[in-house]
Amino acid sequence: MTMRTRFAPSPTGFLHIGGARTALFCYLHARHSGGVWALRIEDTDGERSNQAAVDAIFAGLDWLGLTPDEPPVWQSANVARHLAAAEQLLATGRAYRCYCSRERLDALREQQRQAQIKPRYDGHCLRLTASDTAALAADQPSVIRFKTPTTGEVMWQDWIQGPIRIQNEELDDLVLVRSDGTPTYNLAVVVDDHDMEINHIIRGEDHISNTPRQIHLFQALGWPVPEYAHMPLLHGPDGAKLSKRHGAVSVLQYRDDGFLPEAVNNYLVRLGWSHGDQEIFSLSEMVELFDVRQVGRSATIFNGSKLLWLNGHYLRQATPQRLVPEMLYQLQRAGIPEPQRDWLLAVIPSLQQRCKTVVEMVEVGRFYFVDSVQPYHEAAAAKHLTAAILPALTDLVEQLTQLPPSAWQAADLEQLVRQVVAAQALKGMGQLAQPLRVALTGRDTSPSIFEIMVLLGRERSLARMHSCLVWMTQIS
RNA sequence: GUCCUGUUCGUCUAGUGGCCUAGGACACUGGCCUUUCACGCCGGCAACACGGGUUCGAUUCCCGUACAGGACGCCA
Repeated sequence: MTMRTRFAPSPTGFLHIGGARTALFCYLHARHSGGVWALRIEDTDGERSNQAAVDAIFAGLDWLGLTPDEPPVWQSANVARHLAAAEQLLATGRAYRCYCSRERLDALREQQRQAQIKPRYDGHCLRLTASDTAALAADQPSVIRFKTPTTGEVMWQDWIQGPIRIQNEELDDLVLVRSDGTPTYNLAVVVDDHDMEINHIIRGEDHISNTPRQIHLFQALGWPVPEYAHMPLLHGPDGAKLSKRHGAVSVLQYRDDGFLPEAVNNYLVRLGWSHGDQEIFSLSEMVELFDVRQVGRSATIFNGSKLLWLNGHYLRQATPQRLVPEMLYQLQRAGIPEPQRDWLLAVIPSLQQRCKTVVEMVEVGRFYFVDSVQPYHEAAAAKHLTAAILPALTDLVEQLTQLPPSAWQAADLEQLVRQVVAAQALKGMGQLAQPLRVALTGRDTSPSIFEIMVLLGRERSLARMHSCLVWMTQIS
């Protein structure tokens, strides 16, 4: 039997980093075992579900490179099936109609809370006689409740958590169909998972308490019970569960912040899973090595600094071609006119090795894409473009101007700068290199100035130097 | 409150009774390299929640305590 698993988000907002991790683990588990990874959109909450959220989820998964093997299933399309299952349970005596009012249920819960016992339905309507029911049915709205066994226990071997056993007396008679005739979550999930032939369910630990109820439903409907793996939750810096209203941001925010999906996936897979001391995993390596049974049981705190380090790593080892679309995206966001592809390709190597995000690449490399680097970064200009260095800088520019165009190579340029440093009896290379850097880039941090001069070419480099000398003369 | 789960350096983790004076990574930090930034290299800091068992021997097994998280809806 082929292994089939699914990722089942509810489209009530963007795909956040916790959801992405669940999706990744499902994906890896399926791929690793040669199984199928399906996607189901749990859009049965008409109030909160919306198309924008569905699009955001697709976009998020797509960006991460996690493509489901089958077209997505919309839970809302299966309502008739869900209701048929409820009818079946009613017919087999595994469910019953309940006429309790919300007021009664609220009062009951309040009472139980005060008595410090677990709030649960008291089975009031289970004890109704046929004539009671007939009388009520005439004008009272009703829900369908599952008749949960009152004794015994339900147990499953969780692939991550190990054996979990829950006493049936801890459970209550959950509502399967609301008074408006719509199915509830637990019913819909069970029916859909069965219909989709899902046999491995990987989901967050917050679903553990649903599992015994769902197992009961599978059994009552005469269906095979799937295997379960409940993943520890992702927590924010404060130690509380990460959620949309609590610290979590959309995975697409990471794209906007200049992260690469390979870095995000790599970061996420190491949250709860490891393979010895290995830190770097390509997606295919993850597929090969991932074993859901090795996932740890303790919750983990999301901490961005390692993600940043990983992103720097992936940036450094990416081919320039790989980074072209990323750069174009960020340049556009930064409001910088789109450069020629060849120019971009030429310039990327000098940026990728020293930056941690694509956003930073654009910031650092801004001088490559603009006509003028003035006004200069204020502190950098104040520190390096001093009256004291003006003679040396002027001398350097003159000599560079006289340099034959064929000698406009990194090694030759460096040699010439060193000569001027010596001739002018400067304290060190930095005395001259830093002012030159500001002239070329407008800032005092940048890629190698010789690399820059070669890339910009003789004309543009000299033009920037000349306008710098003019600027310095004006302010002194 | 009840039930479920967890607890190794600040963070992510290795560790399945002796290999542990507890390993790696990030972060932080000292140094080297260097024209800047970054990379790279060398070094440092820093943890088995607590208390009982079991055992010749516990980070590893059992129990309890504390703390943390999750779940307790006609939400998903």
